[in-house]
Order: sequence, then structure tokens, then C-alpha cells
Amino acid sequence: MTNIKKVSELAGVSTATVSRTLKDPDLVSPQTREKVMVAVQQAGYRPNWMATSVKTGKSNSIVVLVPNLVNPFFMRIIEGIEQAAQEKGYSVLLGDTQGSASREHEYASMLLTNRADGLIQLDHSFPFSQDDAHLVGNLPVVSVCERIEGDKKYPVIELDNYAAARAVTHHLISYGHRSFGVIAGQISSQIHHDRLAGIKSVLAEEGIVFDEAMLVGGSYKIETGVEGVQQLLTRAQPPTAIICFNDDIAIGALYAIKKHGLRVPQDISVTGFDNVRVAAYMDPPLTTVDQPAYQMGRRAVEVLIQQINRQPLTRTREILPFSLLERQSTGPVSKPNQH
Amino acid sequence: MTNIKKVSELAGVSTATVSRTLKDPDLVSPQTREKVMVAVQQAGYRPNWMATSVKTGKSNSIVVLVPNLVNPFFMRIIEGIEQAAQEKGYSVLLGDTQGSASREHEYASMLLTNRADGLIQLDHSFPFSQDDAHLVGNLPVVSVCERIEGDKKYPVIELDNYAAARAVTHHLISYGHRSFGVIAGQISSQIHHDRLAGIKSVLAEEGIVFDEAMLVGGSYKIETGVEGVQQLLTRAQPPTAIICFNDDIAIGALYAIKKHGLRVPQDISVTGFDNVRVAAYMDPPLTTVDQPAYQMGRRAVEVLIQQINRQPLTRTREILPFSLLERQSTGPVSKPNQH
DNA sequence: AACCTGACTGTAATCGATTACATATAGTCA
DNA sequence: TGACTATATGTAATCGATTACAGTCAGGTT
Repeated sequence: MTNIKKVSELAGVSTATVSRTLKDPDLVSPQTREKVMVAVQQAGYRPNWMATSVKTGKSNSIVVLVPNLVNPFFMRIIEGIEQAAQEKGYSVLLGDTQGSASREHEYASMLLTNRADGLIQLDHSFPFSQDDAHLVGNLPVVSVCERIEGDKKYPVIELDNYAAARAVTHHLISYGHRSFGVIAGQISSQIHHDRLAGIKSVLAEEGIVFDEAMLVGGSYKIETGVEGVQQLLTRAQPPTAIICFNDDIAIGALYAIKKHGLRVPQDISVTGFDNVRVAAYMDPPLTTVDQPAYQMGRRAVEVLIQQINRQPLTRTREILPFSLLERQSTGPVSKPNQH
Repeated sequence: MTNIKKVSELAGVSTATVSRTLKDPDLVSPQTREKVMVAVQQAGYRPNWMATSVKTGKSNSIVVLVPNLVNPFFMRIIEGIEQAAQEKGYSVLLGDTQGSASREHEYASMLLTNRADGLIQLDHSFPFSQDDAHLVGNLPVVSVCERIEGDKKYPVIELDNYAAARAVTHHLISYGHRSFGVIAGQISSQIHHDRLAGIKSVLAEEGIVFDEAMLVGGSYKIETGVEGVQQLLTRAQPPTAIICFNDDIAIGALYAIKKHGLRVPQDISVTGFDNVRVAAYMDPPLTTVDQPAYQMGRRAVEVLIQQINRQPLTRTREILPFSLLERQSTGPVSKPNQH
């Protein structure tokens, strides 16, 4: 590797001058600048990133903790993160945690070893290990979608899940539905509680009691949707509308419902969350809640970099707008509840 | 930040001893080790990653260049990359290029600045800029799926696209199809040529002439499938089978065909490539070529690390097995070509 | 002529580690 | 006891940059 020393010798100047030529050319006379640039070219010199980082104490990298990479919704967020980071001169270290706490800890500890300047968490767990917890002072951390558990208050970019769930429920109620099934994703998260609370609040207003037996599921997977429908259809009074907590679940639900010989939306209406790319091309196209995933990723980076630069945060919670996309997987109840 | 100096003072030893305690404890007496560990704990010391990297000359990071993140097939590969990297003590820098050459150059130059030790390319372009090209000696680079263009021969982990395309075509021929449409992805790639050649070879053997007007498309997107079908259906003799070069295209094709009031597979058979997660849950479930994406990612990392460690490569081209998944989007021709 | 200023460049300290080399101490053996 | 060895630790050089500080020199001012 060619280093700054070689270049300085080649140009017949000191290393300081080389460094200045590259970092702050105005400090160097045009003649010297020229000499140095020639030497740089000739030697094919590129400053060693690690050396610069040691000196400046900044890595210009951020870690992104993501439970898995197969969920297209996460990828939209990460796309936003990546592009905003790139624009601001940061690079993104990908931390696929597979939901494992120890992997989270490992990645989170990158902040403590100066390997990364900040962390974006897409899951809801406190990312640091118990051993590290007392060291994390106010390390730059932002969460997207989920609020981070624990005492420390980290800024969060999220959706108004309560309102979104209310909107979905209202939409279905307006079609005359009164019997609802819910296929949930990860149960232990704030999102889950908010959405469920949103649904129940509307039902309460309509005087409908939500039967807890109508709540199934437990992870954001297609298979959860398939199994969820199987369970719901064995109930004495199957629901006429099924609210799925993401589009993958909804895709599984569509599949299972049709497999049972029932039609969507004539027999059962189905809704999702996220508006993944394929949602609009399902048969029928999926009614779902659009989340500005890309934008959420971008905002997360902006807020994170604010923290990194020790700028005061204007607020610790940012709620981005959703929109309910009414497609063809929802429709009027055809046969009224025989109950 | 607590550094090694502080810890050494706290423990009453030299920095060398602290470093040895953490890196090679056998060199240190049990008593001193104990003292140091206590000091490390108390100070909450974590070695500065950047400093270690400067000294060792290794970053233990790899860059992954990916044209976009929304393609779930890429994400399966990256998942494999990420996990293999993690196991081997490497971390992954995500380089979303959006197909832009300058972004590729920027990310690729991380190898020249010691920011990363190796690079995995998921696209087909030579990732370095012209300026850098003479510097890249034998920097560790591996490509997955696509062969990298240019003179330099980089190892590649790929699928036997020719054979896979032949298998798909044979499958359709066995159902009696004789009139084929093809909706292609990125035209300028090796994959494209291999697959097209595979299809044509089978057709030639069957004495079928491939009508070049039946080749449409140009990018790996759902919309390409939708538009592709629209074009193909305006042909004087619409095809009875459509081969799509990835599942996203196929999903768009299914959607468009049904929108035209035709049935799959009764009127038109459709096939994809990749076997993305949703493929099995389409209506009808998609016949597609399964690629071992996760495994390809893992292998790429292994081969890359071999290069990083300057171990000789046993071979520069590795072809992983595909399997044709026959689902319900393909079936016998119902109405024989009226031709 | 003496002094000052500003532009440019070099010397050397520094970032936070690792490690070659030197040194000290205790233990072993003839 | 003296020589030798092994073990443990410290000193200081080193990785490849950045930058505070100091020095040089030309030109301008009084």
C-alpha cells in the first residue's frame, strides 16, 4: 500500500503538506499543490480510511439492526437509510439479527468500539447487552417503527398505528362488517398493542365486543396468514373480515381463504399493513395501509446524525402519515351474520 | 472514551500488558490478568476498532454492491452473505448502487482506502472507476449470479442459467406448448444471453423457430411483466406460454393476463425464475426455477475470504444447482395453435 | 534599517492501539 | 554458586494519518 510518506518523498515535501493538499488545498501554494497532485496520481495514493478515523475519532458509519432481510417492508426502510446515509457521507453496516439478542448485542457493541457512530434499530428490543448497558450514556440511537423497550428514551420514527388501525376498522365497518378476525405479527411489541387498541376502540364505539378467540397469529410471515385463516375458519362464527398486521400475513390469508373455496372479498374481506410492492398485484389487489417506509428510513438517518453531531433534538418522537389504500380485497358483507 | 492508557494506569501496568491480557492472555500471569480485567471492567474499556485496524492493516469488513434492495432475490443472497460474514468475523457494508456507475465506483473505492477488505458484486459491471482500474491489482472481488464484465477474471458464483432455461422450456414443451413469449430482465447481462440461448437451443431441437418479436421486457420489475403481457397479447399469434426472467416479472404477468380475462394456466402458462417467498402463494402458485440464493451468498463470502487470506482458489467459477419447481401456473395447452 | 504581517512549509506530537526488543525476576541444573 | 532458561513485564517503535506549533521568507510599513 502506498502511504502518505511515500507520496511526500515522491513530491519532495513533508507529509503535512500532502495531507493539507488533499484536505485543505487553500493552505498550499499552487506550485506545491501541483507537485503533490502529480505524486498522488503517480503513486495511486488513497488515504487510509482507518488511520483518518483513529485520528478524528469518527467512523462515519452507522449500524442498522434488522430482524430479517426477507421482509420487503424493512428493505424499503433500509433503502431510505442507505441513500440518506450515502448523501451525508456515512456508510451503512448491515446487522441482520435474526431476532437473536446476542447478535443484537454484538452489533450494538460496535458503538462502543468506535466502529460505528450511531445505530438504527428496526426491532423493539434494547439493543445493548446488560454488561454494556451502563456504558451507553447517550450514544446515538434511533428506532424506526417500533419504540425501544426499557428506561432509556430514544427518539423514534413511527407510524400512528393506533389511528391506522382505526382507519382500517372504520373502512370495514363502513362495508357492514361486524365480525372481525385479527392475524397479528410479533405480539410483544408496541405496534401490536397500538393496532389492537385502535381496532378495539372503534369496535367499542360501534358496540361490538371483540372476541379474543378471534386474535391469532404471532409472527410476520406468510405461513402465519395461512395458519391464522385455518384457525379462524374453524370458529363457530367465522369472521367476515380479517385484519392482518402486515402484507405477508395478508398474502398468506388470501391464499388460504381461496384454498378453502371462499372468495375475497365476497365471503371474507382481508386487509394488510405496509403496502409492499406485490400487494397491488395480488388477486384481488390488497387493501392495505401504506407506510412511508423509504421516508422513515431517511428521517431516521437525519435524526441519528443530529445526535451524532450533538445537536439538540427538537422532539423525540416523530409520527409519519399513513394512508389507507382501498383496493379490491375488501368489500361489502354479502351474507349478513346469521347470528 | 476510555482508552488503553487509562486502563493501564488504573491497573498499574503498562499498555502492553493490557493489550496482551485481552489479545493473548497466556502471556500474562494470572494475578496481573486479574488486575487488568478488573480495571477493564471498572473503566468499561473496549478497544478502539479503528486503531486496531490501522495497526493490523485489515478492516474485517466487506462491501456488497447491490443494484437495489427491493428485489427479494437479492435479499436472500445478502442474508447468506451477512450470516457467513458474521460467522467469520467480518461485517458487511451495504452498497445500494441503484444501478449508478458512480455509486459503484464510490463503494468500490473502499477497497483502495482500506475501509473494506473485499467486495461482492451482485451486478455485472466492473465496479471500479477508470481512474482506479490500474490500482486494483488482485483485490479480492467475487461476483454472484452475474459474471463481471471486462478483462479481469474474477471468481463467480452462479447458476447454470443455460441449463435452467432449457429445463423450463422442456417442461413447457412437454405440456405441448409450441409458441413462446419471453419477458426478459436486464438485457445487457450474461444471464440474459445464457437463458435466451438455453431456450432457443431447445426450440431449435424441437424444430421451432423463435420469433424475436416475442422477446419483450428489459428490467426485473413487476411492471415489466404487466407491460410485457400487454405487448405479447397484441401479437397476431399470442404465445401460449410466457417465460419470465424473474418472479417479479412473472407476478406482473399473472396479474395482466388475468386482467385481460384470460386464465392461467388454461389459456397461458407462465414461469418465473428465483422462487421468491411469495411465488408459492400466488394465484395460481408460480412454476419457477429455484436458485439457492442463500447458499450462493454464503459461498461468495467463503471464496472472498480465501482471496483476502491470499489462499489459492481452486476454481474461478462455481455453478450451483437449480431446481425447477412445477407448480400450477403451467399446464397443458388447451386450444391447439390454430396455425 | 527595524519591525511586522501573511503565506507557506516543515517538525513533531498525537490518535489508540500492537508488538519487537529489552529487561527483570525466579527457577533449574551442573 | 554461577550460568542458563523461561516467564513476565515494560519501553518504545510502529501503523498511517492529522494538526498544533514553529520556522522561513517575501513584501509592506514606519
